[in-house]
Amino acid sequence: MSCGSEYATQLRSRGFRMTPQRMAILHVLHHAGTHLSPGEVYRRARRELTGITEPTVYRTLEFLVENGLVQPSHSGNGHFTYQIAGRDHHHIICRACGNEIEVDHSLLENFYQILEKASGFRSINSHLTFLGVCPSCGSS
Amino acid sequence: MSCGSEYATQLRSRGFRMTPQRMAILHVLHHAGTHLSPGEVYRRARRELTGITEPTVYRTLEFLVENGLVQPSHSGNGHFTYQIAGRDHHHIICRACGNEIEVDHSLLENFYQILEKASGFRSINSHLTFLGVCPSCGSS
DNA sequence: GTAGTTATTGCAAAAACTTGCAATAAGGAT
DNA sequence: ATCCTTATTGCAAGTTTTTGCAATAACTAC
Repeated sequence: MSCGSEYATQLRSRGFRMTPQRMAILHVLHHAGTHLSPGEVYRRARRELTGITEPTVYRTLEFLVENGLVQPSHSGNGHFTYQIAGRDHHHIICRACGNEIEVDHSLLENFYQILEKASGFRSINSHLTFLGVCPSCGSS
Repeated sequence: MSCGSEYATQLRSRGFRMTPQRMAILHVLHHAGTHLSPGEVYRRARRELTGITEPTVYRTLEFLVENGLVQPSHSGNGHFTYQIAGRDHHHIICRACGNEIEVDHSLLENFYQILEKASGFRSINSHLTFLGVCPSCGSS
């Protein structure tokens, strides 16, 4: 049992259960190294666990997000993609070529504080996706 | 013809056409005062223009976004909503009660500059949706 | 280990969204 | 006013995402 047991403990401590389906999905995301669409998660999870269904994948992803094990982010076209929660980061997608880079959260920390002060909201912690023009596309 | 003709000119100057369908959708968004889901836009636009179809609504919204007449934003659950382009702003949604406020873009301007400098990307201009805990929910 | 509780899944059907293509009609040219 | 070009729409069928509910199985307590 490689990494699953930590996740299991985390869920159980909140009164939830670890199931083969959740294991499979976490395994897929853990080894993907990048964010995946629900459909792609489904296709890969099926290889780990024959018989898993699509509704389960959707529900599980949402569930794992709510419990902080998975990070959602918006892909350029407005759909969610998912990746294992880990180092806190954001994305910038190039409007021209679609290429994408990560931005470490530390860069936003200051700004989040300003935003909290200005808005009165607390614990702001969204994953953000920016659109811009990347260096190679912008050298007109 | 109240406000439609400005939009028409804007589109024509780019080689596009103004159609009853686009008028209806722009009219709906113009008078909504808030952002609407594609489904809601469809339902309201149908009252303006019997016979308009759902695919048209989806395609038109995307088209209007590309041409800067409409602003997309992510609702809390990860779907797109749309509103007429105007004052540049962002949203913060309360994770607890779902309540939502607008944040003027001026507050982010500085941060966008920092982000551009750090990333090498240019013309970053995404509409952002933050999640946090609003003042009334946070007074524990 | 066994039994009980209830979180979780699968199934099936619905709703939301997308795509390709032929038919239509907006706007420019005559 | 009429014709022409081609942007745009509607239709129909596909794919993706959601939902309700009965059946299952994970964990707890014994």
